[in-house]
Amino acid sequence: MGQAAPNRSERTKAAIHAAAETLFLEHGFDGVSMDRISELSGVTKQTVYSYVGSKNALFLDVVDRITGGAGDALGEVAPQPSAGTSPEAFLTRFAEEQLRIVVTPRLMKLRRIVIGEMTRFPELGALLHRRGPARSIDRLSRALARYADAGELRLDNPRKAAAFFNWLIMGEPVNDAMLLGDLSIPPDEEKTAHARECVRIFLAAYQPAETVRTSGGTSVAD
Amino acid sequence: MGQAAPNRSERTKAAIHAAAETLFLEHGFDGVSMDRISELSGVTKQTVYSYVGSKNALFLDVVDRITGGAGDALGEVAPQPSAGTSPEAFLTRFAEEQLRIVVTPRLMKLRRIVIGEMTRFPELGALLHRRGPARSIDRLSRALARYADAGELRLDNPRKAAAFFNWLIMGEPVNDAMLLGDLSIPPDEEKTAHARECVRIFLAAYQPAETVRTSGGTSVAD
DNA sequence: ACGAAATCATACTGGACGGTCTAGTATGAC
DNA sequence: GTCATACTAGACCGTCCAGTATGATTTCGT
Repeated sequence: MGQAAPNRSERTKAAIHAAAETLFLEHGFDGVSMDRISELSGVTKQTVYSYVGSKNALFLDVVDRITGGAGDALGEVAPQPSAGTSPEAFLTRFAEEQLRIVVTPRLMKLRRIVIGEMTRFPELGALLHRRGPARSIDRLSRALARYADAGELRLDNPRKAAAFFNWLIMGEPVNDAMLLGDLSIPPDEEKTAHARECVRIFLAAYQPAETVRTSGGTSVAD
Repeated sequence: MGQAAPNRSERTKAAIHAAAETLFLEHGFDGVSMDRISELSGVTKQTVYSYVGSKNALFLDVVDRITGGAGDALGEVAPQPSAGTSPEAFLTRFAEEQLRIVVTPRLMKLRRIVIGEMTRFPELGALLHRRGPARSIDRLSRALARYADAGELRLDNPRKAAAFFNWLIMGEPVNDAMLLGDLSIPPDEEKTAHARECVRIFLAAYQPAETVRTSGGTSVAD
């Protein structure tokens, strides 16, 4: 935890990286010149080049760090479906955390840029996929399998069910954010309501017959 | 229908536009120079400029035409939920057409580029959204409302239900295509199977209690 | 066949950008 | 004090690109 006093090199490197992240996220790869990065980081272009080999390498590094960080954040709060947790509670928590951590301006900007640079850096798309949706669906899939084994859910293909649930949750907010901009990102209450409705749908399709539909039934007013 | 013999101007214009479309879709906005467009269209740069005001305008025009065309294609085959069509049949048809028409290399490339250029051309994102998902969800929403009135579906918010169904269908294939490239686009059989499974889930959540789950129940082998 | 419109061929302008180079300055350790 | 490391300041090179200019040439309707 306690940061050992960062020496000059580390501070400089951090400044360069912070500037690069800010600018790349805001203006994309082509929209940023190395001169602007050097300017914003308060360091000469020469110094920038002494730390990063090239603009490409710097960009790759920025994307790598952000995706890594976000993946870890999701992993840390990953809810475990302990014996006492009902599928409904688990799925709701999962959905809420997914929305809260992933559907943010920062990650939506990153996603836009990675998608836009698919021709130049195809591996970045794969990276973001692996550390993003694939990782989440994987975790969810394992949880669903356990519930299925315990007879609390009825499904024959956990991976597929997990993918359905994931996109039921993320489909609309993520794709709206992609095309309409960060302002379309829903506020927290809406995210919560959305999560709950998704759980209702999913359980209706995958809950054993005896365990009836969740209470309320008709919810979501407007 | 019958094309009147296109005169020279029209042929040139079409050639320019075709070249621009090909190149923009393949390499993005920054990845294409006006020289390459002139070269591929077999026409001088000067002639190109006599038809299009600027690179920006040409790009906007290309995106406009493609989104317009795709929207129309979807409109033409729009299945009408006539009195005799069951919700299941209607939804299945809707899902299959949506997947067949939208999840194609051409439109996925376009989507990638539009998303990548969101900072430069924000209005294009809105355009693609309006002529894409918004239009589909709108149509679907009206159909769902009719089924609800007829008592064949149980839902209080057709728009929301339509959005859920739409992203249940499109979420995974579209977002995989965005990050993994066109090779991740599933072949037709898989699209069909996916569509059927989505309908099953949706109906489980929105069909009135007496109308039981669709036959089969456990499907989707692998 | 003729004349206007369309197109060609090619060179050019002005500017941005990635990346390198040079010459010199600040800082801290031994 | 000297030596290494980190950095500054800014010129500079080669390339690429949007867009313009000009004058010759072709096409095509009449």
